Amino acid sequence: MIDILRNHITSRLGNDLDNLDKVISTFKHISTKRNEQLLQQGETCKYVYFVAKGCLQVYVYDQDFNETTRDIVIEDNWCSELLSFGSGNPATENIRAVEPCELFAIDRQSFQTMMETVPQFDKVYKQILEASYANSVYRINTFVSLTALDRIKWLMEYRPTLMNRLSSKLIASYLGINKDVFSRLKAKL
Amino acid sequence: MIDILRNHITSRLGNDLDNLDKVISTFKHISTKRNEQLLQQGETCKYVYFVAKGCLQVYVYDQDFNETTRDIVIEDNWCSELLSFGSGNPATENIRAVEPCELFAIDRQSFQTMMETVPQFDKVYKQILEASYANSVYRINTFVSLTALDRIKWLMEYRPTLMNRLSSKLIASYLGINKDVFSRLKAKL
DNA sequence: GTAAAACATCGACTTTTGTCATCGTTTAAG
DNA sequence: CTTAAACGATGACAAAAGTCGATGTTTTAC
Repeated sequence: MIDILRNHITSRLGNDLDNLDKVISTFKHISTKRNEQLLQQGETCKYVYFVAKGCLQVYVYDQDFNETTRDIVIEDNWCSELLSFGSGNPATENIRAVEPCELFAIDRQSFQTMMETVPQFDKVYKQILEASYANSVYRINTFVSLTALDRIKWLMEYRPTLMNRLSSKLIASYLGINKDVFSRLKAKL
Repeated sequence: MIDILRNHITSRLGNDLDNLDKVISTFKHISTKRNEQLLQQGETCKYVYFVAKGCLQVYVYDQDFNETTRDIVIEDNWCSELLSFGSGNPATENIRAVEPCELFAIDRQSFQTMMETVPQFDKVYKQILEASYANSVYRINTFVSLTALDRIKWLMEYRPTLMNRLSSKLIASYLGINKDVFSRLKAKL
């Protein structure tokens, strides 16, 4: 399982990383149950998670306490509430395992230590932040102007596995569509 | 005019910045006309701009060639297409001065030099990136679940000056609302 | 294994949003 | 200054999205 993390890191930072084992061993292995809560808004986000297996949902509540999902993170990707993790401020988002997961978590202090002692490691934070930012910008620029039907088509084109894997309720909340509307439109495809 | 930039930087990095004048003098002063184009998607974004006066629009085109505005940047803020600026890849967004502007621009190479020679300066990039990311996350989390009317109320609460200052067309494209709908809803408030 | 809860779908209906044409006003260019 | 173009508001209508209740299915917890 930990090889998934190892492979991910070497593919980003190269094989010549002196302290690879030191880096790897800094991560804590976490197995979660389905629907386990990893972060509640208001708490400080303590970890950056690497998803080796399973799927995480990053979400907030709207004024009617419905969930709005900002991101769905699957295997071989990083997940966190970066702004809280980086600053120590209260998180504005929630994170939940929507499947049983195998995660590798690194806390803030270890992350700092890694940044200071492993030269290449400070690229990691920048890479994660930039990837997260790119993802958000993309979501705003595409979704704002798309109809519900076009968002579904978008999902089927760019993240097709999610359709079978996750509940309609979750996908609808990710696409910003009412679940009944999602159900109807899906039937029309 | 350049004091606006100077004040902004000292307020972020403190007065004890040794090379403040060196940093300041690295920026190029640019005056723009109304509707002047600063970046076309497909080009590499060459600069990070500090807006000393005026207002910039960051936008893309949807499939019907309507503009969708991701961000509106006013005085005392930074604006760029950071992903293109940082990587040199083609920009996915456009930037335009919607008012006559006074800008201070720093190009990629100078930015690099500053990062290497002025220790505190590398915080700047991280700060700009984090602020941009926070802004995008916030937009997704709030806007996705709000009705057109609630988005307008949001704007009036959090960015009230924009309502008087900018055209209805621009604001509507920022809120992701059709301009006719915006006009009608505004009348009902 | 069974009961309760959560989920998915659907029809009927309401509300919201988008489209189009019109018209008076404001703005910009020569 | 003047004329064209862009803008903003609005009515009539169309399309899209949301709500609600009913029903059958799947999942979960004990």
